Amino acid sequence: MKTDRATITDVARQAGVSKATVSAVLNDTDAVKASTRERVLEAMQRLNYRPTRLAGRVGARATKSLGIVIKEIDNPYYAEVALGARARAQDHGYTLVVVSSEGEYDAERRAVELLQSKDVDGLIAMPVLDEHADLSHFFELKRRNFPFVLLEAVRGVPASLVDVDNVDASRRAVEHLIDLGHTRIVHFAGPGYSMHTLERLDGVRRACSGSRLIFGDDDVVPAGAHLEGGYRAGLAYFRDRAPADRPTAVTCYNDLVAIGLCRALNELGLRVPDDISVVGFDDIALTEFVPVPITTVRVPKFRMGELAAEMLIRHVESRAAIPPQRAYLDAQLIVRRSTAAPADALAPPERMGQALAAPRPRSR
Amino acid sequence: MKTDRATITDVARQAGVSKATVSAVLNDTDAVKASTRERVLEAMQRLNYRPTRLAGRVGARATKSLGIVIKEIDNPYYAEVALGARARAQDHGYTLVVVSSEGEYDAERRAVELLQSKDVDGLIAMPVLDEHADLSHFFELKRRNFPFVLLEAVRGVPASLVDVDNVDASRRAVEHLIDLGHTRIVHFAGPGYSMHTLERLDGVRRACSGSRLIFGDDDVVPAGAHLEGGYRAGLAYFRDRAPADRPTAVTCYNDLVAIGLCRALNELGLRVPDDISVVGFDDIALTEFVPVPITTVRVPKFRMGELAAEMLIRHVESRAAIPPQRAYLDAQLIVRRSTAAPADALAPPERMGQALAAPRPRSR
DNA sequence: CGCCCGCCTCAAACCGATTCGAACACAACC
DNA sequence: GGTTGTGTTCGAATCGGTTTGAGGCGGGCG
Repeated sequence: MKTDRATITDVARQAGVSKATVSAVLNDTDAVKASTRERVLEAMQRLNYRPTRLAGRVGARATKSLGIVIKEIDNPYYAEVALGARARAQDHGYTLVVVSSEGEYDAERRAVELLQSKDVDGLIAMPVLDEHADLSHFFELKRRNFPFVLLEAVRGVPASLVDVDNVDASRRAVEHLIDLGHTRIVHFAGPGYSMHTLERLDGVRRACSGSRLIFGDDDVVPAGAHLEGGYRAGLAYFRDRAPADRPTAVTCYNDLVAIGLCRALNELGLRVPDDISVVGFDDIALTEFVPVPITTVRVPKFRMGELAAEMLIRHVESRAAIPPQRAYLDAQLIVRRSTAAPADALAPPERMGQALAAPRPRSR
Repeated sequence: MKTDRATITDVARQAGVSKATVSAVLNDTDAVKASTRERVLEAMQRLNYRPTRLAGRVGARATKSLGIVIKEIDNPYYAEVALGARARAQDHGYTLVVVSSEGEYDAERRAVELLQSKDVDGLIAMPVLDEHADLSHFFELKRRNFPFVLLEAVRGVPASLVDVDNVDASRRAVEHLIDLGHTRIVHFAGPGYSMHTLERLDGVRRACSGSRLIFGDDDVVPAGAHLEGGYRAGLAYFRDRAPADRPTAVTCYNDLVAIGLCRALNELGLRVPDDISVVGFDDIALTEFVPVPITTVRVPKFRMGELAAEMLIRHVESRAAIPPQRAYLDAQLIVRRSTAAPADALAPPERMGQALAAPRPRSR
């Protein structure tokens, strides 16, 4: 009793015809007598037959396609990256298929293997950080000469890469706060599975170490990557904190966290930016539609997707192997209304001028 | 001069070994002498050889997977549906792959064909409305006995379906406005490629025809599905409109449009809900994080995704064919702060009591 | 009546890999 | 020198379809 799915051979046997005839019925080609067609269709029905599309002409290239493995399908950041990649893919006649790992290492691993085995022509991915740091599936890709481009750096994988210098961008965001006269900041950090979380935190650390700011481990608050995370973390962190214990500014992993935080602050009766300044990251469209438009770092998301797809397609279509390329795109600080000089900035006389000054380009 | 990609046979010939040996090198299995491995790897390099994964063991089922074709990858509505579907898929050991049509008919068609040919086990889709109404690719799915579930009804395709009664939900939203005493409303309509656009508009029409409201074709404003669309349409519609010509309430295709509209109104100096009431649709998380939380219709997005995946998996795993099932889920009106009685509601004496009343259940 | 031709159907080759038992070379052992 | 063993390579079968040229069958025509 075979438990496997029915094949064309089974159908042929059932209907008392040859595989060729079944194939003809299946594809509506050639001439098949009506009565024969009936018999075949009936057999297919009875066996619940479902053809394995890629069986015949094994080597025939199916529709051209690229795959992208993102981390959160409900994050506008990844959505826009995917949109950019899709646009370029489409231009070149490729269809983009998206799989989300939702930050789960196993899911990412499966996704990479699946897309590869489903025979997409190339792959864009952003590795999920794992405690075991097992990136064998990416090495496997290299070993099999499979074209792929990363959207997040990962140690030791010599692959093509498109990214932004997150450390530097994050540092510049903090320097903006320092320029405004802030003296005590906190960082709402992103999910542990993302390299960007580490890089952005690192940027904060570096900016602080070059200033009079003291930034310790207590000043890192895990907040995830979403509205709710920022909201909850904000509520928890600020609810019972004495004014003297409060930072005057918060930098966030991304805009969603920043927006969630803003709402929490609002509910707690704290005003942004009068009481607390808030900085986001990514510059998603939403930042301009919330009560207080968010100061943030503009990451060229769409362009990153485009570029990744371009590089990937070049790899895919090249007859010879191409050495990995790396592209770092520029990120730009966008000052909106969620940042301002802290309320106490006027007190220390020597900083008066600086505190009143509008955000200005760093003079370094 | 063959222009096709190199196959294992080519590599074997180049290296002067058999296909079996090349395969062994490829999979790091068996014992291969170092010198032979070298020769083979070199040949692979020279030919830029890339194995076709699904060639060997043609019939071997690859990783189990489901496909979903959505319409806008940057729309939180679809994101959450996909998230629900992914959750259930994962539970059953399937990986979910997403393709977005971005509302383009051709892209959707290609996506359906691609996923099918890439050998996913089943498909969730929401048909793009096309002027030619050519749904042959869905009939093709049926013909090939390929399991799929729709998330938007489409005439004449007898397939399994999961949806919400959009007409009714939209009607209830308008009735809420009528209850509040509104007398002149406008509908910011969605994209033409979506059946939901028509259904939600239809709901508005029906609610109005049962009331004293007059709702004509001029009262339908195309606004797309995104923040920017609602914002621009809002600006264009309200900018030079005399107060007497203004509706007292606007129902929107979805929450994003509603949020965009709110921002436009704010910029024009119109207050929500004091001057204009705004109703959204979908109840995305965002509705609570904007300046004026949006009154909306809660669509069980996640649950819809879950249910669609469940139904699909049942189809996929069933040994026999299952007749199509249809499930309509409940949608619920969520009253937040963007709707209130219109400013002039107090004027007509006979409506005074009603205008002051809080939103209450319809008495019909 | 015999021949030709069109309509159907089929057997066999094929696609690009994997898999496995057989075969070969060479060394060690009795 | 023959046997056994080990390390390496190969030939052939296989997966589930598609494709194609060959051939059986029956009817119309000369």
